[in-house]
Amino acid sequence: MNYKLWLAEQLATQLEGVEMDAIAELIEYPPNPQMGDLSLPCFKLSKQLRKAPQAIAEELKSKFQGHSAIERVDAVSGYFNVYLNPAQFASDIVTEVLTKGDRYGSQTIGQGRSVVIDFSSPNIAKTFHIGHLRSTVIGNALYKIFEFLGYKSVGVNHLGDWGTQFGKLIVAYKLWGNKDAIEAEGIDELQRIYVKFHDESDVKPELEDEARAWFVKLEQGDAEAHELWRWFVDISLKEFHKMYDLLNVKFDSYAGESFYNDKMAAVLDELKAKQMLEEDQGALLVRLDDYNMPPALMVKKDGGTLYHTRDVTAAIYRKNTYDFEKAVYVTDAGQSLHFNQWFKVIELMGYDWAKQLQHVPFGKVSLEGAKLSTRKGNVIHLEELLGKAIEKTREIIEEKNPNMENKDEVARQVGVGAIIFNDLSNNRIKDIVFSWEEALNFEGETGPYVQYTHARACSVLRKAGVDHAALDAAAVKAEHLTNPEAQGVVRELYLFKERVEQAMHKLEPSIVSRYLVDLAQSFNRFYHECPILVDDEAVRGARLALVRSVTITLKNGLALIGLDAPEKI
RNA sequence: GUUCCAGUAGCUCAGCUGGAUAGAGCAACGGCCUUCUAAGCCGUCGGUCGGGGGUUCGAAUCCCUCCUGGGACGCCA
Repeated sequence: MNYKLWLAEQLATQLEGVEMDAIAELIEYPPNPQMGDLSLPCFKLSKQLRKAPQAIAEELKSKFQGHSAIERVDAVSGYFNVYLNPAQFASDIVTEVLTKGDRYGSQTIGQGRSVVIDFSSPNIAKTFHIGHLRSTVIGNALYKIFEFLGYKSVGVNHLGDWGTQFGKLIVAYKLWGNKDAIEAEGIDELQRIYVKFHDESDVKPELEDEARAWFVKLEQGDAEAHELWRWFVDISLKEFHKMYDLLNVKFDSYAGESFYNDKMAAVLDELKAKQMLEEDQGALLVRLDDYNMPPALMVKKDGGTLYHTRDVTAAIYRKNTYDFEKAVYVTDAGQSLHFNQWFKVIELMGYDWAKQLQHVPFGKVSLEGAKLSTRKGNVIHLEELLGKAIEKTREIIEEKNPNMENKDEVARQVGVGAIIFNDLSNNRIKDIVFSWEEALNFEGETGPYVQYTHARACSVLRKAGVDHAALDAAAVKAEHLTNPEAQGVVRELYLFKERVEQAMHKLEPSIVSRYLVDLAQSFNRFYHECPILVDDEAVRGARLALVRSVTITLKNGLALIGLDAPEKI
């Protein structure tokens, strides 16, 4: 049950001329339980009703006629505070969680509509490093959150699979490449010869011309060039898939930059027809002076297209293909101007869905202050990071739980979980200074902490031999869940739905991550304070139902941010 | 130069569509495993919410201004 709406409904009958929705907007959760479970600050109503806030609160209190769901109400310095009947509150929430199970927290607000999420989008022939991780995990979390709320999510991996770098790569391969080495070493070897190309071309500038020539051949469909390109792409994808498998991330489309090669001409014609293009120093651009932005270059003076062209083309294609209600682009904040520019171009083309496009920026990752740079070797490969995290987890398991079955799988789930959670625990706009120590810390507000809490709760259920019959929600004696610790858990369980919705609106997965820590903390307090496997059957049953509700909610929440919830750790 | 973003405890951050005494985690120190997983729990210490104005019954939150740090700014993406 949605208590805010419910309470607003009750109060609307008492407040002349105030809409229920307006009241619902005002209702908040007091900062601590002594002030109640729900509260209506009466300050804003004061003007409209021409009454002092405290007088309004007092009036609401005196008019209150009693309700089984409410224990008592109070009027304190302008606030109308509501104390829910703790047993009924607990019963209501636990029943809902147990009944809905893995659908608890889900909604149908997106029913019949789709959202396109453009995320991860690594460059072919370049290592997948921790810089790419953020887009991948944020995008993946948004994908799952939208889906949980009823939308059809479409995950698009807009691969960086086209551009002049392929001309360079072909030249480098022809000069110094070795097929077997590349098959064996993959991207590392491709990158090695690519870097060598740059070093050599500093002394032999003619290499650049050769590279340009090869790229032209590639664009014109030359068989040899195309075959090599395809091979580079396949080699790269193989490695990306290894990372995606570890992270458990999936895409609905891998249509990258090359996919739009034959679709841009039509868009350029459209821009011309709409008289939006202006020639300047041989290039074609769209002026955006009126919108306080530099112009958007659409065609280079050599006739080549640019990323504006590609993004505009891709957006139109996606609108036609997926009929999205919203299309989000998860990239670093440094690209904000670029997105604002081409969003405006779409708008100027007359497409009213321009407002459905949204950039989801995130802060940059640096390494102890230094910017990540592939060429300087100043990167941390994701493979290495995940490997270390898994290895460390494995050691901890070996030490604490040596007899556990499937240690390898659990080590992966927890190790990878630590890395993902670490990336999702702060607001995405924050810059991150990577630190091994923090990334591999498993205590406090971390993924392993949440997963540990889940496993611990599962362990209790296992010991209790809980089956579904024993957790018949209707049989739960909720009067045994009225102590502060249990109520603390109930309150958190209740908040789940609201937090997920908020995470969607703000496109901010960290809201879910932080929620999970809050829920885990409240559970651990309860766990420490209240023995669960006691002799009194009613108490035991009620507490077990609460524990089960926690495992369900933790698991659902972890799934939303891309983490598994092992039952044993 | 133009423009965007950030500045909250020693460190990392919540809180920002204005609301009740500004919250966590890490670090430090002190407690708690003969009982359900100590990757845990409890406590202590720690804050001019970058500075200054303003709006308001009320400002970490909104507006202005300044300071500091970072990013972006036509032929890479």
